[in-house]
Amino acid sequence: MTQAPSPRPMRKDASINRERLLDAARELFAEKGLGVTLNDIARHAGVGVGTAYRRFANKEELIDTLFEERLQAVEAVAREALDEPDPWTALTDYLTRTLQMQFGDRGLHQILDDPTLGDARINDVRTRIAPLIVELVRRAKDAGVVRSDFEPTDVTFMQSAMAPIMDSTRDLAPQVYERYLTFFLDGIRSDDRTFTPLPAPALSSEITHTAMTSRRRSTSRRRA
Amino acid sequence: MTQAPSPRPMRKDASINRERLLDAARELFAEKGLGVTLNDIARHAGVGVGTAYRRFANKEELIDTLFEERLQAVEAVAREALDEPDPWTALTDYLTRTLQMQFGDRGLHQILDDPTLGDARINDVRTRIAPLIVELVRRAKDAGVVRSDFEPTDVTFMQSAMAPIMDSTRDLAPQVYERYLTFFLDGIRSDDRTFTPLPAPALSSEITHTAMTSRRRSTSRRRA
DNA sequence: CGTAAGCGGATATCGTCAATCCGCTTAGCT
DNA sequence: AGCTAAGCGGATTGACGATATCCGCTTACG
Repeated sequence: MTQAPSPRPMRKDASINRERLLDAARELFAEKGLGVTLNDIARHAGVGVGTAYRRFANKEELIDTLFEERLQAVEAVAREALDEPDPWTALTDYLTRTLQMQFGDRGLHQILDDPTLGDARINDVRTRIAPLIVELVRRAKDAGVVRSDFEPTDVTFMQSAMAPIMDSTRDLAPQVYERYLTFFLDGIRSDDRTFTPLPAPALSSEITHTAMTSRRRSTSRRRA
Repeated sequence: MTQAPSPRPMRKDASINRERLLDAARELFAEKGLGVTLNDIARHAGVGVGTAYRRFANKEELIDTLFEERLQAVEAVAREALDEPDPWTALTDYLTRTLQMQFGDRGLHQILDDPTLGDARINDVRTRIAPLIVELVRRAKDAGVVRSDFEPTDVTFMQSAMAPIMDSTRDLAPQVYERYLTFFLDGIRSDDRTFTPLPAPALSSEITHTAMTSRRRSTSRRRA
């Protein structure tokens, strides 16, 4: 779905380089976010900038190509969650799994969090995901496992709330964000009142300080 | 504490302009965050850039001057909270009030959130605040009103989690972040299992979309 | 082996921000 | 009233970082 039906198929070295660029982009977007430059990507791929610009008009094109597939994966997770019979597990699985994906891929997080990013195709997938979340929440509420004043849009804000935690602790204590997700989920569920065991210990104040200090900058620009 | 004991006291117009600059800076830092330029501030104050640079060597100097007082206010809130006899109220008052301050002042939020910012004086205040939080949490745990696996550093991350919510909803639905604070607090408290009534309704999906789309950019730079 | 396709990367272009400089104005003293 | 040091505005300079192009050299492949 990526190759055009042109007569000449593209020289072998050219398509190798194209793959290299895509790999490098995947890696860098995941690690540093969408802010990385095409130059960075080219260098990382071991090719010249010129090559990068010959294959992709600009960074956006690369992003759109790459993240359509990632977003579809998120959609798939939502659909799988809807197959889960237990409504609480369904909702938390969705949250846990998508946050995990976002944790491993800063670019994905940015794309999910900022509807401004991405082309029509990307928006398409986003549009398909929204109603799935609505359904997940509806089921959980109908089953009475979630407080009745919880709403689908709360899922969105929840996810964006985890972002700064992920960013500041990614290198030092990877799973800490799950700790806060747990607090949140315990504040949402209505089935019983035992606390969920926390999946990660709290950070010491020293580590917390380091985390805040060395927080990676988001790297993305745009608008005034 | 701001006037030097120099012989010549400073011309009247000069000190008027200085005040104007400070006012403008307070306003812009609060509204747009620490990323605003001295040029912006000068224009907002209705004076030339030259004047700004004559009064303050650079933006940092202005920030340090302005935020020492703001941070002291945060410290005061923590001390007041410690006077509160009920440990749960003490802890939540602190969180609620400081988040409210941060909500009204993006610059304050940035300073609190990023220990890299600010000079020695600022760090001084920060250092004085930390043990107060430790004490607030200790009391709450001793009283058994908070789950026993909650730790002081959790307060820090909590605050930074609220940031993206504040930023994206500030203009559209000012108090929504309190909704998420409530979810979180309900996930933390161990006294009973009634849910706290949510202080703000959920956002509709349309408004949520708008919020995410028009999220103000953080405006601050620094490092690679 | 000829040549169109591809390549690298130096470089032009643009935008943003910090900071300076200098000709003009004015407060405040005598 | 007149003088002058202090202050003023804001155009301008310089540093930087990112995007995107251009062109002389290399290489795949018919």
